[in-house]
Amino acid sequence: MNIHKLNKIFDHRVRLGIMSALLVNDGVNFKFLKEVLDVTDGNLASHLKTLEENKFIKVEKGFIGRKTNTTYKVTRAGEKAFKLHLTALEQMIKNLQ
Amino acid sequence: MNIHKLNKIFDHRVRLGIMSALLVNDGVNFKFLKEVLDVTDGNLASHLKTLEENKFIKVEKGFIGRKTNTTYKVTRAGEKAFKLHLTALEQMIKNLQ
DNA sequence: TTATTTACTTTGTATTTCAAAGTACTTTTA
DNA sequence: TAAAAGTACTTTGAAATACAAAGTAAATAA
Repeated sequence: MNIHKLNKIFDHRVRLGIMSALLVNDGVNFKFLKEVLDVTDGNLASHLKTLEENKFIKVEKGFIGRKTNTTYKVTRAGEKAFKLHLTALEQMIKNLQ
Repeated sequence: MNIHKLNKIFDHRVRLGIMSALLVNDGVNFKFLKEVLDVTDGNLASHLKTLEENKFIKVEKGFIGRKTNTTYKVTRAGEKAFKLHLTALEQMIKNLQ
């Protein structure tokens, strides 16, 4: 069974959502993620941290005018790992039909 | 985003694996699950318990000859919930391609 | 009869998840 | 311009979950 191809980090639906959002949007901010995923600040922050610690996303801190601006982007490794995960999921689903 | 259609219970890959195995096999035992999922006894037991508490699987205890035999089966509710989950996953994946 | 194996269950710790409160600004209002 | 409110996170600690090791009870083998 290809459960072993699934990545533990992407088990959680919030992290799945973050990765999806980053793959299609290429540079996303905290507020956007918070709204789209409908999670609390602390919860979102901790999932982002997990993804960052695993080098699946990178955090870019800068300014827009004089306001701090943080954007989250997917890394190469993150994209690769996530796509492998999705492929494994797809296979699992396919085998059920 | 359809993360909200994902079921928290099916987040974990071991439970995803259990449900998949039950959907295609219709009546499965502890040993089989343990081997196919490659988990420890205690770990498997606790995931089975979670699924049972949520009424997604049912446990049938009986005998084969004089040996106890336990089989795990998916319930109607479990099948329904799992299929909804898979549909949501499929949608997510589709939207990324 | 004793030892071993099988099929789980129990137990306790480690890890993860989560929301509330905190911080360090910036912006608005009086 | 001083105080109040808002924004964008971070920190903290408790609650929930995951996990492996040890335990148990029955069957089978030696």
